[in-house]
Amino acid sequence: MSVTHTGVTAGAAELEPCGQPDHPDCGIRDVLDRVGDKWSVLVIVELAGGPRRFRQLQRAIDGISQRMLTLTVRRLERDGLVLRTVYPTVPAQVDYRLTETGASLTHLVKALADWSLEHRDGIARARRTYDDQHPEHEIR
Amino acid sequence: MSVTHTGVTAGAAELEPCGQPDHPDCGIRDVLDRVGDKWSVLVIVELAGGPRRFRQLQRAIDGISQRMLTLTVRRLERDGLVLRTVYPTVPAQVDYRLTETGASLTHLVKALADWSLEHRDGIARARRTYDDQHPEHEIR
DNA sequence: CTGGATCCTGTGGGATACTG
DNA sequence: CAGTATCCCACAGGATCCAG
Repeated sequence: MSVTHTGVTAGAAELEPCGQPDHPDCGIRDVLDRVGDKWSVLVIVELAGGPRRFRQLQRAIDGISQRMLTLTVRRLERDGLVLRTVYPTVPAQVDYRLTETGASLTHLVKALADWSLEHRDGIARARRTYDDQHPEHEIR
Repeated sequence: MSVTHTGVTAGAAELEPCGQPDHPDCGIRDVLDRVGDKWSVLVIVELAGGPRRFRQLQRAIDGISQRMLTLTVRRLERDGLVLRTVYPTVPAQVDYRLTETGASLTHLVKALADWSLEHRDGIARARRTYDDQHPEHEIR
């Protein structure tokens, strides 16, 4: 296991007081709602490589519609994770780059990616095993 | 910034080759599709505190429907992140606990939670600022 | 208590066409 | 190029009822 528990402020969130009625969100939700949708993460990943223009992003991120790219970068901008710069040229030119806050998220995304690479085979195997043992109904 | 880039295997995923057609998924997707939905994470967080029964989980995780709890915990089981144990009592009793793989994910979730706590105020401020400067249309 | 089966709605998100 | 505006639908997910 390569993802060890270092480098994270000790005990800032003890993971305990989440989900309760009196503690509706312990802050994870905010991030997760953003990290949750696939596009945001992929945009962040792409921007981790440096500033990108709109089309660059769209071409780099396979499968994203221009509508979703727009929405995604707008939300990231709104959250202060991405900086949007418009150059008043003709035709218009816009570039996006991570803010410092946004850049700090790439570390986590990277950790996620690492974890994923490490465990994807195991997960795939677990799924096959499970599906073999539960042939009847599709868990999905 | 407390989330530093230590403790993660160096360069396992360089974050570069993602999203391209020829590289449809670099493994992040698998995890993200699981981590992505709020319920999975909250279940993992709750189980990080030790084994829980079905009702315990449902009560601990405010707002989850029993249908979604079932689905969520089934998927986590299928992925080998959660172990489901049925005790043939009457009435039935089932407990869920994290597997080792699942437990290793809690570190990441914790890092996410820490990051979130650290930046939630900044993000909230950024949103207000953005919304003030863009009064017309709702980004959402 | 632990779910399975149904029904039903909201909305995330794709496709397409138009503008500056 | 960098978007905005519509139309539209598949599906996530809530509510409910039933069963072992």
